[in-house]
Amino acid sequence: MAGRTDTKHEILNVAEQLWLHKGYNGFSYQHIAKAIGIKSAAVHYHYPAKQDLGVALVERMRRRFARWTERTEALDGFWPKFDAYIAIHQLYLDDGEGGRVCPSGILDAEFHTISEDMRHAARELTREMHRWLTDLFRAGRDAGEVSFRGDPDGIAAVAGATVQGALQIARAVGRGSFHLTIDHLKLQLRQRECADA
Amino acid sequence: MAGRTDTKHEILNVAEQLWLHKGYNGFSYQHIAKAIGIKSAAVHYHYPAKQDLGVALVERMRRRFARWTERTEALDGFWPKFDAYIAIHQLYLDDGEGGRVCPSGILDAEFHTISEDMRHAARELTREMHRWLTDLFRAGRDAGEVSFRGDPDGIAAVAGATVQGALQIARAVGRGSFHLTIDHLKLQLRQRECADA
DNA sequence: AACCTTACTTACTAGTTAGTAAGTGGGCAA
DNA sequence: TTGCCCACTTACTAACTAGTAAGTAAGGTT
Repeated sequence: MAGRTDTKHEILNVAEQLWLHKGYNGFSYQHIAKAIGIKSAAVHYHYPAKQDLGVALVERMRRRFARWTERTEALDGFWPKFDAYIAIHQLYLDDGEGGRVCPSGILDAEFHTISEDMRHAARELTREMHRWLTDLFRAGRDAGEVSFRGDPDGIAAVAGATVQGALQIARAVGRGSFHLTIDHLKLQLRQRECADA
Repeated sequence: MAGRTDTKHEILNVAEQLWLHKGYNGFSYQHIAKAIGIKSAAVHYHYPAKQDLGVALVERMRRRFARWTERTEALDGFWPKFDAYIAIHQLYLDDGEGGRVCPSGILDAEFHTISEDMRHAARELTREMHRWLTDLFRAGRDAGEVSFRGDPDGIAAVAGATVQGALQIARAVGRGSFHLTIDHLKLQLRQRECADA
């Protein structure tokens, strides 16, 4: 029966679905195997231990984000780039029944049940996203496209946390809440000539 | 051996610790039993099924939040109340090694693995917190203590999501990130007479 | 003194978990 | 054609999961 070429890739895809849907402790090798139509030992063949799979999952997310940042360099200005950042999260929201959650959200929630390897990758992913947002806000302010108080570093932390939190809360109370949150976040960041109140 | 009076209460306390630390799928009745020094069947005596325990956990959170809102009515003005809201989350952050996460965060992340009873309670908790924040922002704006664009409803969603997200992210990258985020959130909300840029 | 309830323990089930060891069949290289 | 490696399967283990049933000891009630 040897030789489906893409089993390893397929395992990663199914595992990612299950992971973002149910959490790391919410799925097993049997779930993956059944979904693909192989035996769970075959999953162990490609990823001997579950933490190997976990690390592979997070590392793929990092590579994906890195490629995404390269592609978005083509976009011009703060707002198109910021909207693109929102859009990748919206994809999670719209997926499947009930929606998935962003990888960082799941990783942080279950942080104490994952291996040190996974934690390290999770930390790096979080830092990379934060760095990207920080650079975006700095450039946006320099170009006069966005308005905020304090450091780019700090407002990037606010924006990142808001998007992550909004995505999770939307799971409980519905996706309308995500849009309400994002709209109001953007509203606060809009350039203001002279103030309200 | 009959008759420790507070076993049920003790189970709830230990379960809450484990829950916020490891997630709902990250602990078992055996973990609870071992921590207290009883047998896992004794846990089943008080909470027949795990979802009964789960619902009890969330309902207690709701009662706790309701009592908290009553107590904070005594505080005068937007900022003391808002700071009190931050403070309850800070408590989670400072707890134990690595910190816990707020209940909403865990519930949302594992939303698809919990029973409908738990989901209902989770939804209600989320709505209650959002309602409280909405009222706070409305009153704060009417009193001229806080400045934001859009609806109180929307800015409440932003603040709630930011705090929840920041708490989780702090798990991965350290608690300094929480303070940075909260400081900058507050900075945006501060009253402004005339604008920047 | 008899009995009932409460709060457990002991002992168990059936199913699932991650993980391993040994075997199997197809395809490719020498 | 022989032999080897890859990608699996079959068959298994040990530990753990939620959950149940039956027994037991203490304390209160009648």
